Amino acid sequence: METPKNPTSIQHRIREGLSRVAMVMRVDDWNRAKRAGINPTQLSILELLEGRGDGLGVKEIAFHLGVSQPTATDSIAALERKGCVEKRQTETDRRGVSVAITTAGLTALRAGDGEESLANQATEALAAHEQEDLLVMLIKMIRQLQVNDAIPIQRMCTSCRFFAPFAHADAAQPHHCKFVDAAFGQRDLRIDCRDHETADAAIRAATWAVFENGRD
Amino acid sequence: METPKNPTSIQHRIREGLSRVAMVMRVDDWNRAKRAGINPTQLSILELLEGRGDGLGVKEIAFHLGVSQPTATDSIAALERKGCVEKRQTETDRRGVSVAITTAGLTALRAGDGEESLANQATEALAAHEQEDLLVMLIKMIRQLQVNDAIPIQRMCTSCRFFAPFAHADAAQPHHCKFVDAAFGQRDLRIDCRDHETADAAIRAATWAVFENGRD
DNA sequence: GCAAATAAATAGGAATCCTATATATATGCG
DNA sequence: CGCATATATATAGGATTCCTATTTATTTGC
Repeated sequence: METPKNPTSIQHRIREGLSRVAMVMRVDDWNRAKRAGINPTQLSILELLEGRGDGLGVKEIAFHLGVSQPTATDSIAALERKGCVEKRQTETDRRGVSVAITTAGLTALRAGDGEESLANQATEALAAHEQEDLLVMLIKMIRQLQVNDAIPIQRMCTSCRFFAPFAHADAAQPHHCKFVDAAFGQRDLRIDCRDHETADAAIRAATWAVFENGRD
Repeated sequence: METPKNPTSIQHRIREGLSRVAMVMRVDDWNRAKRAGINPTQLSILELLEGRGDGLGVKEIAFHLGVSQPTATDSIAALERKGCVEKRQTETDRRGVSVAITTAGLTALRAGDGEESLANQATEALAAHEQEDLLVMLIKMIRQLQVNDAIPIQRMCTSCRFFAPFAHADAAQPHHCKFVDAAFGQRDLRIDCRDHETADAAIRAATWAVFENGRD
């Protein structure tokens, strides 16, 4: 039941809360970017490209960032001027380019981190089990957005062909990663694993069904 | 235990997840703003001013938005040109101004909503009890940021003088709002209540202690 | 009464970000 | 084959955001 005045849905209030957290993350991004000598948007691109040696197309980058394609072109050009990325012509399609991070780009990215971020301060207000729950909820939310085609497939365990959810009886480390051939726990689930390899749609659906139902 | 390769902290991965969600919220904001005939930053300002009849100063607005004061001046001027806000001179301090939303501003704000947002789609991937947990976690995170002076006090129940946490035995509606004199549940906690009145620091601390420990 | 602090505006400039359009290449189909 | 359509990216043009540094007006403190 709602209090009589000012009624809102819980979805609305969650959105308000997320938006406050997003705001401090933007401040974090400015600080990190400043240390790296670039801008927040450019930093996002470098983060996206890190660990993707083969590079990404301009359109893909735009979709990942949630901006228009010309905006992505802009920022890629700015990064190129600074020597942080390089564009290669695609072999198969001569219209396309493949944007990849350079050594200089990786150095800039490294220069960015360090210093306690505000987002970390916020997360530290949560108990360990809450952090774990939050991570799992975020994975569920992100997966929903993927299913709805609102965002591209991320490099999360749940869409990876190496992921075997709840493969072990051990409650602390129920999952198995076939890439490293090791058991791991809920709190170790990856959002952006560079060893990720997207599984086929059918496999993804099956994996998700097991993951979602959990261990019971 | 981490998988051997690519080790990261759970804080880091939560940040990655939040940043993905923040990205789709930015897309939502563009869509809403476009419907309202303004820009995302301007929309944030209107949302901030809604329900604050007395208005806010330029510096306060900048702090709430996490931008510099001249940037806030810029966007306020843009809103003023469109007739969405008006500046009044402060009575007590003739240096200061008080920015308040106008009827036209409220109309624009209303024009913005409608349409299912991507953020809502994401939230709907969660079960009702998960949504409630998420809301409470966000409150804890935001409160931590306030305590650290990273963001201003929000209009959350937990800092409100009308809020009496866990005042009732009823597990479904343990809290009490002295403003409307009614019981309400965890899932009804407000992030941005327009009836909020900030309690004294000592009261806030006591209220928080009760809220945080929960019903046990 | 005057120095220091504060609120907001201004100056100057880079970068983001949009829509609309142009260019080059690929693909599909009769 | 040849042409229409689709796709990948770049360009054009323009509004706005966003920064740092500085200026202006006012208040506060000693």
